[in-house]
Amino acid sequence: MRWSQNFIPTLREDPADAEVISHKLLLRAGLIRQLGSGIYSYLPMAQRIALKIMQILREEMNRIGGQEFYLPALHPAEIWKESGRWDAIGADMFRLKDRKDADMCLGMTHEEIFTAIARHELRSYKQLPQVWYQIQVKFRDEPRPKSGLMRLRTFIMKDAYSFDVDAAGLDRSFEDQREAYKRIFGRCGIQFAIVEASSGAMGGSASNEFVARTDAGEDLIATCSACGYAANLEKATSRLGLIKDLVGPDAPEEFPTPGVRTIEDLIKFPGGAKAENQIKTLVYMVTVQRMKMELGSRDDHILETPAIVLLRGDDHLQETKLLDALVRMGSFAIGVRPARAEEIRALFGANAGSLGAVKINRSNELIQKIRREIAEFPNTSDYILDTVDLIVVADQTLRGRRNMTTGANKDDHHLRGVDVERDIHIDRWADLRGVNAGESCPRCESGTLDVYKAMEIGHIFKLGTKYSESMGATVLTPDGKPTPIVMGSYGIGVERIITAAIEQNHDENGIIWPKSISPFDCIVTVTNMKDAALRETGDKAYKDLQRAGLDVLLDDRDERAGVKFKDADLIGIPYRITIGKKVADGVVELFDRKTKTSEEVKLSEIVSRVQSLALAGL
RNA sequence: CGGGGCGUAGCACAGCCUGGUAGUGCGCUCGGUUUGGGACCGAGAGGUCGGAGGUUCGAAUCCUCUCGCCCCGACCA
Repeated sequence: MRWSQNFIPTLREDPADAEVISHKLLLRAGLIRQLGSGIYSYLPMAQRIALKIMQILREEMNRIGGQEFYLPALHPAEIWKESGRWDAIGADMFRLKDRKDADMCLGMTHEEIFTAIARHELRSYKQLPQVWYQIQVKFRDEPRPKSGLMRLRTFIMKDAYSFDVDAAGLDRSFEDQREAYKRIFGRCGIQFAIVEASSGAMGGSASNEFVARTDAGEDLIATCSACGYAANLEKATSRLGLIKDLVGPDAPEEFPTPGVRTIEDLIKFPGGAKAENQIKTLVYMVTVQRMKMELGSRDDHILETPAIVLLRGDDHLQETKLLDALVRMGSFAIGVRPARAEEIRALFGANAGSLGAVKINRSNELIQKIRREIAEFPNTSDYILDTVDLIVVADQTLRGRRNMTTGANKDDHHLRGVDVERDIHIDRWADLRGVNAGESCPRCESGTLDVYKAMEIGHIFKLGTKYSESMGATVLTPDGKPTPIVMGSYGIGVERIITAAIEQNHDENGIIWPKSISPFDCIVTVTNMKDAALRETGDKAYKDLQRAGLDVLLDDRDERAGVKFKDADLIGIPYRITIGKKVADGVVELFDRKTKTSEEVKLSEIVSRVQSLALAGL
């Protein structure tokens, strides 16, 4: 490619809207331009990069037996209604109507569509396993698109789906994908980690998240340097020392605590308690989706129901863990939010600073009172009357604790001497607390946890039979019985790879592309186009390198050398061949973008030299 | 959804408070000098001041509405 005839609109200054480094460099290097919030046009250089990444994705998917499809991005609503996700997903899905006023949507993922093919065409266990994938655009109406290509509303994803006859088969397919992902990110030059992650409210028995460490990331990862344990904070646990409580009274004692509103207040209050001896009582509203699945009829309800969450005073709630715990209870929970002050008031008759879970009894008149009071709320769903159920979920660090202090459900009063298991009816014990950096590793004896920021670049799920059951995708087993296909789902965001590659490979001068995904293998920079000898030498080097099978960019613009060097650094091509004064001696300069070192190479040897460098791994 | 900020030339910004002929730098065009790390001199082109309505003799500037974008938080199966 000749730069003079190509569109590489580099910018000298940082665009005002860009905050993170990859966003700035994507714009400055002439890779992308914004069309709308979370919507970007990919210019020719970016397209070259994307194509290289997609080629790696294809090679590695094909290597594990994957077959490439191309499915529609436009979906009729019916298929999403079948799986229940039309209602479950909400505002994240782009929805539209066709001319006949039928509901449609733009696909945000393709479990339903692939499953629809599987259920029609896969009949026998003999046809399994199957590994199907595509590289295709996805649409998600993100609440907050941000950071250039990091969080988009339309983006390219490689999504793969595995279909197995049983869990053991899924385990093998999952492992294949895991290995493929390791090769893919490795080949793309990304430093990544595999972490335990929440499977989310949509179910699935296991999932691994692939993350790239970068301060621009939105995920927090806890990791142990001693044993390699790594987990998303949504899932991470730690090993805590046991606390020996003193023997308390036979029953809780109420005492006045005027003005005490927070854990901190109660620590300082005379006769109060240390944070680790307090019970923190939080009230959450849980969004529940109820699906009655009867033959020939479906009845979906979305409703909200309150839950009480108990933690140690010095811990904080990890909301995803709460949601996961509620899902494990079989509650069909799809979301949680903190209760509003007026909701808390109505439920407890006390304000947030004075709450406690002692003697919450579902069958007494308190529930009647709650029901009456909730019914008076404006904007409260009618459904709530049928489902008021003050579920109490407690963090397992509270197990066996006694002589604790907590709110008395009366403003300005607390209870001391509370024995958690004796005095509180707890519906569910769960791991709910968020871990903190510096706590002990849950896996090994010696390590402590470090917490760093990272961005999600891939996610693999064991879906199980969620979609095959709801959509009726079954095969016959050897003994002739229908069994739901056991599925897995595996995604990689192409733009996320681009973003992570830049975040991890740049310096003050610009991008430093990993060789494998660089838009060009090398750039030939002619320092002065007015010098015929340099011009001709550059042209010959360009053609020779091309003939050797390399992707070459020839900077033949009528610009000063300094401008060309700056631009070459900015767009991040791994090797620069500078055609300058020493051409008279048959010598050119070979500059390594990453190490910033240069060597003089004889013109006659430049092709073989660049070839060996460009092909030598990362 | 809550909070904050910003829309003026291709890009980055000033002008707005205190209404009176729309500016600066970079980029772009032309001429000249330069030519290895974002050159210099000279001459130019380029703007419905996001949109609509209002106040006023007069609005980029004041008021109302609206659209869009960015950031923080919430949220993100």
